[in-house]
Amino acid sequence: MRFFYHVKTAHSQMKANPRPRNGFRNRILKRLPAVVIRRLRKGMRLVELNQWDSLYEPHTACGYVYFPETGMASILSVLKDGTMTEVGTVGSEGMVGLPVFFGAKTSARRVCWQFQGSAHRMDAELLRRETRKGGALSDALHLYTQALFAQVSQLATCNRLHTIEQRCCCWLLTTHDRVKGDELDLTHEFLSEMLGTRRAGVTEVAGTLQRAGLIEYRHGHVTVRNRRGLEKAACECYRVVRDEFDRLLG
Amino acid sequence: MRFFYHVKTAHSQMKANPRPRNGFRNRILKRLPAVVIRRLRKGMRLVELNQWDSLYEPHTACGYVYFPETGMASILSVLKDGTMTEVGTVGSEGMVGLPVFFGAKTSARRVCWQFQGSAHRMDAELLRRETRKGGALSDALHLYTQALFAQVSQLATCNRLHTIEQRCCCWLLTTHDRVKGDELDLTHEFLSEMLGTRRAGVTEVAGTLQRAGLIEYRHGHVTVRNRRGLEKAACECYRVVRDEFDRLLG
DNA sequence: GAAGAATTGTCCGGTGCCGTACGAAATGTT
DNA sequence: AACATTTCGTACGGCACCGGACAATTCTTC
Repeated sequence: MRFFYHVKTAHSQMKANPRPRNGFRNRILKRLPAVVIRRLRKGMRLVELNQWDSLYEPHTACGYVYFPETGMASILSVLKDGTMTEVGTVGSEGMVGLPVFFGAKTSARRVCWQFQGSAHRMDAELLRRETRKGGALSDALHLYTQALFAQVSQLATCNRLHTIEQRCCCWLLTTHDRVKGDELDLTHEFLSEMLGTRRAGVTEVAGTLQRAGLIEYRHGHVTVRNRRGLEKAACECYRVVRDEFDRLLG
Repeated sequence: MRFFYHVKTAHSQMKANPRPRNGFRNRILKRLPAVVIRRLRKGMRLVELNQWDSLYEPHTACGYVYFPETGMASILSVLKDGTMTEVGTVGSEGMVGLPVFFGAKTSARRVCWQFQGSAHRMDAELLRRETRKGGALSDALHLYTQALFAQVSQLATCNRLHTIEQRCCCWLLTTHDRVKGDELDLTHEFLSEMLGTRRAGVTEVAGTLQRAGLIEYRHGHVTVRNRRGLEKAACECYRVVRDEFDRLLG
């Protein structure tokens, strides 16, 4: 069964491992030594998260960091006029709340949750104490920071140079890597906001992709039908970022 | 004399302090305790850097990190077809080589030097040893990381939503903050590459800005004539990033 | 089943920018 | 001074995308 799944999706590495060894799916927590986990357990709690849940608001302190298990978070830049665009995503490979790790109490960005899922919520102070003098968690977060940098900076270039269609494929692939199954609950409206374009633009592109058999969608649901095709239609950015993630965290 | 300079440019905070107290202009080094500096001195050397000097190549290890004193570095994403766009800049407020700090030997980006200037070059291994267990340098680099994040992610949004003219002003302001004086040695061709647009596009914008009296240029030189005007013509991104830098590092 | 809300399909004029190209001006070279 | 080289000015067709608007479809609620 598991093997089947593997073959079908052909991208095993990023997909959330369905049978965690350590009680954790989150890649960072999963690899921590038992000693560290023992220290952290009391300040941690598994919480359910739903679409649109806000984890961080701009310039507002938040007492927690989050280690996603399933689902993902979007990091958003918010302009004065209220326009939001996604500048990065965090799945089970990472942690939401790097500013805490860096000793900056707040950040200028918004972080909100996408889809349904869960995450281990940890006390911000606890994270600070645990990482202040280095150690396994600090090392892991450093590497993750580098990976996130790769993602954000690639996105900056991508936003500048690539078409809506390419960027849309890119987003679908990245997201597909981070959720269970092939179906995503999202509307054109929503996707357009992430990509920073018009809703109508997404509708046009989605139509094209559907006619090409790459995806299928109806009323708030998108199903990935042909991942390899999507990868071909996407710009190189998806691969670049994913390779960097694999190299650093794999 | 110094007061004059101050008044003329009207943006004291980011401009490189002409009279460093500690022997350092670099904001990170400047604030390190003497004990730390003593440990680092032997592995450090002040080097001259010139336009186009390459500090890091993609996927290539480099044995050094750099603390700029004057001038600045550009972090560039390079696509397969050779297109380069800038995703961030590093001046005397920061350090070039964060991947080393993070324990990633290499990164996927290129870093090259802009204008003439100098930087304290430090042995990568030394930096690793000094920061591995936390400490003052580690703390400073963490905050700087957060600031750079702000810059890169704002740029991602900026690239998506703002016009060439706005982004051009943004770039000029950021750069102006990082060099001595009001004159920048740069061509339209060069600027267009940084912004990820056509050279002709930059020429058009530059003409507009010159006619408006904000800048003046001829054959490879641009002079900032009206900073406040530039700030008005720029998008909000410049301010957002600068405020974040001041908040975190100021 | 009907009414209402959410989501998607489509169209139109407008515009910012692209790709390209070529000439003019400024500078460097001998 | 004559030449080559670099840098800048400008123009043209084309296209991706925008802003806005409105209708059609699908799902939800009653």
